[in-house]
Amino acid sequence: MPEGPSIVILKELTTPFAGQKVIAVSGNSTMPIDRAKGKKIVDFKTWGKHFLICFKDFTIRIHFLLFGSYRINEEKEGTPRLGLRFGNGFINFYACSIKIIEQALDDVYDWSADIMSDDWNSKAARKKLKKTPAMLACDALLNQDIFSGSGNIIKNEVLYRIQVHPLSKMGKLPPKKLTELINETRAYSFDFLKWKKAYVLKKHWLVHTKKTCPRCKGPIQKEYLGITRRRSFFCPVCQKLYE
DNA sequence: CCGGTTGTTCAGCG
DNA sequence: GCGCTGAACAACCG
Repeated sequence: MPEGPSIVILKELTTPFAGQKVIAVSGNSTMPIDRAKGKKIVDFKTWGKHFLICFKDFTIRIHFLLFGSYRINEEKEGTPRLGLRFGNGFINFYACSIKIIEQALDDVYDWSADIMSDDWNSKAARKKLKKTPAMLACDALLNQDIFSGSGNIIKNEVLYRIQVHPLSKMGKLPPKKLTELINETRAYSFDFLKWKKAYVLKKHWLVHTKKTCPRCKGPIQKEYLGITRRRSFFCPVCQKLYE
């Protein structure tokens, strides 16, 4: 569920509710979600893995973390963290993190960091990466301030596509490779979106959870790398280490 | 049934 | 105050 492209799909599915008034609020969230009752949804937005339900004076921020889920016009076993009912349907969010944002969203979010956004700015990403030369590739691709919306699958697939070892340092990547890293992250994210919509995402994985390198036919290595200690799948032969 | 995970935050340490 | 580590949370799949 949680990577950026999946949140874009959610936003598309909620369009019938944009502009609708919230008739009823339910859920076991400890946040003051009742504030939404009787209010009109001005817009739905996304920033990376954040799903934003915008009202005139505040925003409900949903983050699905690892296990979150949602259902639209469909019941599911268990109590939702948040449920919103409209004149034309309802939506339930389960096992997610909910926060209320009081500030203007432009003051909270750097839209240019969102890999799925029209405002995505590759030059801004490059600038951030240049500032952190010691950062490892596997950490950079999970850094939400630089690649908001990128997750573990995107990380592994992008590094394989550009043939860069996850332990490579940002400061050691040749300029062309740095460009590839940035551009492929965005490009793969849109492939992810397309494949996820068609229910064929897994079929297109080249290294994530794989045992054999599709290129050299050698074994794929699985290690927990970087600050994040997340699963990295990579080919030690095809993916070059820049250090 | 157990082990593992498309994620993040926070407490506790040196 | 920092960087680092591990725990906690949670639901579902194989």
